[in-house]
Amino acid sequence: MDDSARLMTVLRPVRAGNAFEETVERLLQAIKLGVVAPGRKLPPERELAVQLGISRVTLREAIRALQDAGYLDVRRGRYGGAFVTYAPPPPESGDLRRVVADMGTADLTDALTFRMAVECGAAAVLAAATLTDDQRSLLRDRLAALNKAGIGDYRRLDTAFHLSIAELTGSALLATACADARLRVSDLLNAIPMLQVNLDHSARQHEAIVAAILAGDPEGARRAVAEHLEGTAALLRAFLS
Amino acid sequence: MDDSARLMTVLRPVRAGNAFEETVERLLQAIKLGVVAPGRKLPPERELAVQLGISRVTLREAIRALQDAGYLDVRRGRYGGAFVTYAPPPPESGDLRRVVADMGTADLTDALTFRMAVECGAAAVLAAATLTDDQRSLLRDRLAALNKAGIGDYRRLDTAFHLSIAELTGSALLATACADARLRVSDLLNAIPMLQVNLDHSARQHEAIVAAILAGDPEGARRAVAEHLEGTAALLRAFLS
DNA sequence: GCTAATTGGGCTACTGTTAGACCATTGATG
DNA sequence: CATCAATGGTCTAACAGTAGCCCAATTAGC
Repeated sequence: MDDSARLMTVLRPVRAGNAFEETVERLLQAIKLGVVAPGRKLPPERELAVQLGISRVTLREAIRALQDAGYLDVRRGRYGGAFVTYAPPPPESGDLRRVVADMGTADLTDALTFRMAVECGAAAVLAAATLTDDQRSLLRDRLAALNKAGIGDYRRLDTAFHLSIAELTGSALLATACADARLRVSDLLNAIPMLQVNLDHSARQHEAIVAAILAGDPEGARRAVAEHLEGTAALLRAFLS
Repeated sequence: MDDSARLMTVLRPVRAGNAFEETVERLLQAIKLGVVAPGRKLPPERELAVQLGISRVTLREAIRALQDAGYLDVRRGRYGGAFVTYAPPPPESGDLRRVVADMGTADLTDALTFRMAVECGAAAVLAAATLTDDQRSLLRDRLAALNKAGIGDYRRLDTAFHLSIAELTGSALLATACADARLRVSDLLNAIPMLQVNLDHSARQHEAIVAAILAGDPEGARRAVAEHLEGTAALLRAFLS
């Protein structure tokens, strides 16, 4: 952790891969986080290429790859587009141990630590801010939607709830960081069976998080998020043996 | 803050600019954060190009641009290299109001919010972790070095202290996020005059942060960091009128 | 001084990426 | 059932970035 460590932090690779690879990752993020829900379609290629700051050719290569991998169904003609066919794999079917092993110990602890820090920070910041009535309702609405979620929608709405906290701070950088953190653990979360006991427990923790934020209690919000995430982290860390 | 906002977060540009521009930014980060101190040199081009994952040609263009801009002095031959000539502008000389205006209101609040969240999160995570003796000493050493700093070294050692907290968590992602957050406000910090009163105040806050972390008190660590950063944030926000 | 190692400087052929134009398909609507 | 707007599919010329090689300059140490 001396100066050479800091050099490695700052002088890390400028680009994670070529434009094609990075585009695939980005689209996969939109799909896996449920930002574009199953059955919905991506924006038209021309628009999307502009948004992503890449050429249409490169975007199409990425879409083609995701189509071949079974995430998208591309249809031509008016009212056509790239439709999301991906639905999160049925929980419990994926072997959690395998997913953890695929990821690597170092990457996993890194991702869990990162997520803990940014989500705790976001909740504390939001709790310290003065919220409008609209912001308060949105938070409550997201929580209510999550509590009413069926098993097929749970992960997507859980993601939406967590990301809402960061988004409500108004910081695009923070929202991006939380979305990135969530993505890094999404495969793991999908591999965890959803038992009713755990869902109830999570629901109570979600309530506590919202209550602390609405009460303007940064310490309480941080603690509630930390406890919520620690449950998942402890479960996953158990597979690192 | 509806779903379309989330779409914009996830489907943001894949690349911030071309390889040349991103490389210039990265090198500037290493220089402005003092990761490579004034008078020291960057790694040899061949090494650096590999670390940054770019070709030597592109790297050389970036170095050339920084040389023309007066940040680097490039010397050939054995024991040559790209030497950092940049020293932070004398505080008070830069017009804080101008720097704030250059940045834009939205970007400034975004950066301040982001920094608040990630640094609070990092401190809380570190306080919740079990630290080795080496980690504890490193933190104390960084604090001591900062307290002994002369006026020319203060900013650099202050950066080193703050980044150490994130680095000690062991999360490369978190360290990167904090370095990024710090960079986004570094021009602003450099434009703030360093009054002895403020330095003393900061010193006490730094002590409080370290004390809370070493005591294993996440709530206290978060609160101490929040109070520390709020001072700067409030000062800067005053220029947003 | 010479030498040799290290470092920046520069060239060329190759690949990745882009911009922009044009073609092909689809399906709601008159 | 013909139209046409919206959308994916394809091509080409130009540009950006890379890999690998060799040249030029500098200086510690013999």
